[in-house]
Amino acid sequence: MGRGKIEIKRIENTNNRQVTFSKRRVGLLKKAHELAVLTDARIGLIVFSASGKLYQYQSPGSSMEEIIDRFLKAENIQFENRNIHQQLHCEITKIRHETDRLQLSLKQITGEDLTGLTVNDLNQLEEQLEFSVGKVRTRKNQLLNQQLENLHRRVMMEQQQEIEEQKVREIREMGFLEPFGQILDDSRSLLHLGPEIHPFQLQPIQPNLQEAELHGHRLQLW
Amino acid sequence: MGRGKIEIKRIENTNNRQVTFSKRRVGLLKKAHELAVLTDARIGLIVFSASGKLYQYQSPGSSMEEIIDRFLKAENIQFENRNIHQQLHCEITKIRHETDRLQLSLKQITGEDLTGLTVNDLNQLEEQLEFSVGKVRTRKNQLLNQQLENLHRRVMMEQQQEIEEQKVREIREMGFLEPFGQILDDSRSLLHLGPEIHPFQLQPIQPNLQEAELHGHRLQLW
DNA sequence: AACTATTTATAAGA
DNA sequence: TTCTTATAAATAGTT
Repeated sequence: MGRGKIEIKRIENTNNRQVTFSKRRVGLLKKAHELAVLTDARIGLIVFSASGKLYQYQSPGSSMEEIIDRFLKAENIQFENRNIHQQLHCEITKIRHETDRLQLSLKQITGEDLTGLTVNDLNQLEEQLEFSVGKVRTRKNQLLNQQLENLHRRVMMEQQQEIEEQKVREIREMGFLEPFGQILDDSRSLLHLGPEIHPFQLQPIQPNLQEAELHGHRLQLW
Repeated sequence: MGRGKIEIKRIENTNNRQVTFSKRRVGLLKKAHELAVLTDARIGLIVFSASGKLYQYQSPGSSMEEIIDRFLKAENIQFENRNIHQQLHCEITKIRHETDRLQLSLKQITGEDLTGLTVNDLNQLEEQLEFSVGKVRTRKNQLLNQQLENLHRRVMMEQQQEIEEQKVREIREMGFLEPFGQILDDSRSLLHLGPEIHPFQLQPIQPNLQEAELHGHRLQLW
């Protein structure tokens, strides 16, 4: 519809393309409006020019968000999003409860908060604590024994090393001139644990353990 | 453009309106497509008929979701939603870490998992446990004393009651005929705690405390 | 759903 | 960008 017929394919001439965009864009928005008014249709029209500029039309009495929402609902996409939101909220509630539970348990086992416990509960808790102390002592002894063993092994190895170095010296004195053997790495402390023990790293103390509130429900620990 | 000019306002005749919707809807989608192809525009067009049926067009190589997303971004709306999502994720991560931390602390304090603790740590833990036992014992004694006190008070009150009932009987015998006084509520056990102690309710044991995995980081408790 | 008189949109030019 | 205008396209009313 113009002085000549044109093929519907990308207009290569940049200027023509921009002019056509401007003209037809107006036409398209007008047509959208006419359709909306004449037939009570709900229309949302989004146009991005090649250069990224945004133009839009929405039928009277609608907002673009409303139309998009309705579209997404109709396409069953929004549901997914809503579900994800709900799932996240549910997850948070669950973990928060778990955290609260753990916090109360900790406060009970450290004796920081013993309200709500009966004499019977307290007896059980006492037993649990004595059991724990036992385990801790056992572990401590185990570690100390290991360290002692390591120390022994270390001393033995050093004596062995001595012997070997002595041999090397003897061999060198017998006529070999190249230096031999390596300087022992003694940067490791004698008290270091054996390789089967993971190195211990002190973590910063967490102040929020004390700050955290209790949410009124308590749980059994032992 | 037709046999006669029409005013752009709602077509009252239902049939005409529906026919016009069908015709113009096709025209609108065609125009949208032509604009998209001719000028490289990104177009999303959503049309709901008055009866609720959905029609849509999106420029070639685009999805409606993509166009909507771009639109929302341009309008700064999507950001809010994204932020909410991110916040929720962040929140979950935070609480999950807290939970993991608490779980490890509990495993350490119960002696269930003492790996990674040095002899020094174990000594501190032992001290903490002994301190806790002390607190538990103190609390237990406190409760037992209270119960004893309650028992005493109860017995005293009953004696008092006896005395008063005796007085009433004496007064009745002096000529008053109406029944007086109330039957004592003895449904409460003598060993019940005083009102300042909250009644203890046993919670179901939480099996997931044992199931829960450790995520490899540990924190100081005491 | 097809036809067609008429209106409307717009391509090219200024 | 805007106006002009010849011509293509859309469509209202009709069949």
